Formats: sequence, structure tokens, C-alpha cells
Amino acid sequence: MREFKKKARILLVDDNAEHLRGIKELISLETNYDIVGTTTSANIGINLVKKYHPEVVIMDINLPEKDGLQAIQEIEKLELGTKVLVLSGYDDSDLIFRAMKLGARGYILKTMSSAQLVYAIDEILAGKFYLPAALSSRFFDYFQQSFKAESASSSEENLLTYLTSREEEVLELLTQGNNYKGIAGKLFISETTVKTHVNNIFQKLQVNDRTQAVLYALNNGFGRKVRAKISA
Amino acid sequence: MREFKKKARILLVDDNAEHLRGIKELISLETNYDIVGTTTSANIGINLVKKYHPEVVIMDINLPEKDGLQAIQEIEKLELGTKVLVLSGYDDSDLIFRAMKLGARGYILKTMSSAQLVYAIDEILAGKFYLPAALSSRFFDYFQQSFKAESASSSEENLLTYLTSREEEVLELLTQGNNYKGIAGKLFISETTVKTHVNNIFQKLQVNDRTQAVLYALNNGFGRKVRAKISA
DNA sequence: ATTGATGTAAATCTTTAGATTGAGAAAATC
DNA sequence: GATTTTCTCAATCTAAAGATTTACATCAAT
Repeated sequence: MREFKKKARILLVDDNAEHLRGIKELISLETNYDIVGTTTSANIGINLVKKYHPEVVIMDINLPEKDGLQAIQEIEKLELGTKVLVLSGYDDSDLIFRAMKLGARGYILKTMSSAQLVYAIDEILAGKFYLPAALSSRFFDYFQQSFKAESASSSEENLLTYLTSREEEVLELLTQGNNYKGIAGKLFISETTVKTHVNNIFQKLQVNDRTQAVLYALNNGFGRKVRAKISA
Repeated sequence: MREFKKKARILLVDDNAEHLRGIKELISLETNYDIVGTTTSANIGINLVKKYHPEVVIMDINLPEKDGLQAIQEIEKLELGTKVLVLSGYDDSDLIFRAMKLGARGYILKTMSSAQLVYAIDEILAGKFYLPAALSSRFFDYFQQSFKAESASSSEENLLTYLTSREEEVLELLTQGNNYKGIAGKLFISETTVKTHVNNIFQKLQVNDRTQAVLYALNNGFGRKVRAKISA
């Protein structure tokens, strides 16, 4: 079934020692898994990741000392290709969203069956992502919600459309923090020409200075970049 | 099986007339669906949504006149609870991501089986989201990638931490497009004091002017908002 | 008690930004 | 062919921004 012969190294992180044993037994039944460690501490978990380079880390989120989300982030920062499967007691939208944002490959609830856990591990080992339908819906609801306010503002007339292509170039350089001299040098035109363009941009965007122009640009999808209203 | 008795109104939008007929026949076999219209035009499709208020719109993305993504956005803007299922020929990550971002409830490929299409429609009618595993993986890859650069930059030293609380207030007002006079008025301090603060901010953020300061602030998670590197 | 950080403010000066007017050349549109 | 946009540039002017120095009061920490 699977395209790898070697056993997959798995690390368990859960603050509840009993739960830890339970999962360990469950997973031990699967011959393809090799549990390289279990711990109740996020910090120890991170060190175990550094030591054993497990393919998968099954991680509880509500850990005592260190936040599970932070642990995910730190594991991702190691760039060892370690895949984190979150095993949480909470189906909170924000938790799911943040876990996935920080690099988790899957998120399942503790109430789910052992078969589902094994399935999730297999999917993740195969390079896929795994979110059960119910959690997936929560994720997407949250995801789309975070873009809603933004598209509402873009429902108004976007003044950026009135800019000429040259003005767009100038504005692009403005959004990179250039002054007149810098823009003139980069576009190989005189400084006074840049001033003309910038003044025309101000008129069209109905702003008074470059800072406001830059802010308008960033908040209205300029340069194919969008400012998402997502809490860090 | 399903918890609604009334037939679900469905609208088909696809620029390929043959394909349109094919889908129509497929869906007609399902007794629970009522196809209220088919069209090859995005604009006509939007008008049909206004007229018939279908539960589900099955929409092709690469339409001639108007972009399918834009059509999704406009349908969402109507706020009729219409659920859009994207039926696309392309499994491009960016397309999937943008479609979901704009409010699509599902995304399936034209190469998929009719059973899968029906399943997708049912899931969406039940209020869930539907993304096949392969497309889901593409989505999450793209999603996580869009946050990666950001967390990388935050791994560097964040100069914003050196600011005093008063300087943060001043910077906050700078990021709202205020000039010296505006900031002075809002903080009930003199303009020269504001200049002092602003100059100190420049020193600490290692920038030369207010535009660069504002850009630094926005790109480094100032004000609990984060700029996601996501294409519009 | 002294030190250091912070917040406030003024004075002065240089530089940049922004507003306005006018104007020529090329390209697109009609 | 005439007209309109667009891009270019200059000159001039006012306003704002930014740099620098000095100074004083407060508060927290040593």
C-alpha cells in the first residue's frame, strides 16, 4: 500500500501521561510505525525532533509550559521536513486556523477513533494534508471570513484603476520607500518628471501625501499583494 | 439521507456548451436537483442568480468575457447564501486558493467522475466545504507558503520592540497617514515634540523617512495586523 | 542620592516634498 | 488629420519633513 519500506519514525507530545500511553499502544499495533519517543513537554519534544528527525510528530496543543502552536512554529523553523499532526481536544476555528497557518499537516480531535488517527498519519506520511470534514469546514469558514472585510472595501470604486501604467510604476517604487531621487534614478527620468507623476497620483487617489498614497495602494490590492486581516 | 425535502435549485455556468449539456444530463438523473438555468456567460449567470436564488452555482473558471473568479466575488457580494462550486480544468494552486478565498465552497476538476460531482454538491448543500484530497493539499501548500516568508522575517530581530509606548502611539498615527500637525493634535502635544518622537523612531527602525517607517511597521506585524504575501 | 530612560519642548537649519503652471513629443484614439 | 492621453521636463514657490542641539521634569531603578 505505501511506497516506503522503512518504518516511519513517530514522536508523541501530550501533557496527559495516560493519554500518551493510550495513543502509544494504539499506534504500536501498526507495524509500520516506530515510536521514537514520547514526552509531556513541548521543549523536550523539540529537542527530540532535533535528535531523532521523526517523520511525524503527533502533538497536543494545550501544553503547560510552552504553547503547542509555538512548538509547531519552532519545529517548522528547523526545516527537517517533520510533519506535525495536531491532536487537540478543541475544535476551535481559530486554533485550527493558526495551527495550519504555522505549518501543521493535519488536525484531529481526541474524540476521534483510532482508525481515523491511523488514517490521518498515513495521509500525512504520504505528503498530503489531513483535516476531517467538520474541521475543514471550520477552517474554511474562518479563512473566508478573514478576507471578507477586505473585499468589502474593494467593493467600493478602486481608484487605482485610474492610474496610467507609468504612474503605477512610480507608485510601486513609492511603496518600496523610495524618494524622488531614487525613483528618478530607477526609471531613468528626471526628478521633476517624477514629481509630476506623483502629483497626478495624489489627485487620482485623492490623497495629500506619499504616505497616504502608499497606504491606499497597500490596502487596495496594489502590486498583487493584499493585506489580510488576520491576527498574528 | 438528506435533511431537506425541497429540490435544490442549481445553476450551471460553463463556456463550453457541450460540457454544459453533459453536466446537465448527469445532474438531471438526481431527483433531488432542480436545474434552474444554464448559461455560457458569467454576466448572465450573475443575473440568473439574482433572479432564481439557486442554492448552488456550478461554475467554470476560465470564462471568456468575465473572469470566473470575479463572478464568484460578485455572487458572494449579493449575500444570498448562494454556494459556489468551482468546476475547473486546472488544478493550479493559485487558482484554487483564490477561488476559496473569494468564497467558493468547493473546487473540483472536470476530469472527475460524475459520482464525485454529485457527492460534492451534496456536501456543499449540507453546508460543508468540499475539496478533493489532491486539491486540498495544493491549497494548504500554497496557504502555508504564503505565511512562510513572513515568519522568516520575524525570525530576525524586530526593531519595533525597541520603541517606547509613546513612540508606538506616534507610529500608529503615522501608519494612518497623519502628518506632524495631525499627530500633535491627536496626542495633545506640540508639533516639535512629535518631531522628536518621529526622529527617534527613524533612528530605532533604521529608516530615513516616514514612508519607510510605515512600511517597516506594516511588514513587521505592527498593530497586531499581518501582511500576508498573497496575490490578489 | 544618583543614574538612566522617558516624555516634553524650543530653536535652528537643511533638505525634501508638494502645488502649480506651462510646454513639447510621441502614441493612441477618433 | 485632428484630438486626446500619456510621458516627458523645467521653473518657481510654499509647506512640510527631517536633522541636530539643548533643556527640563518625571519616574523607575540602582
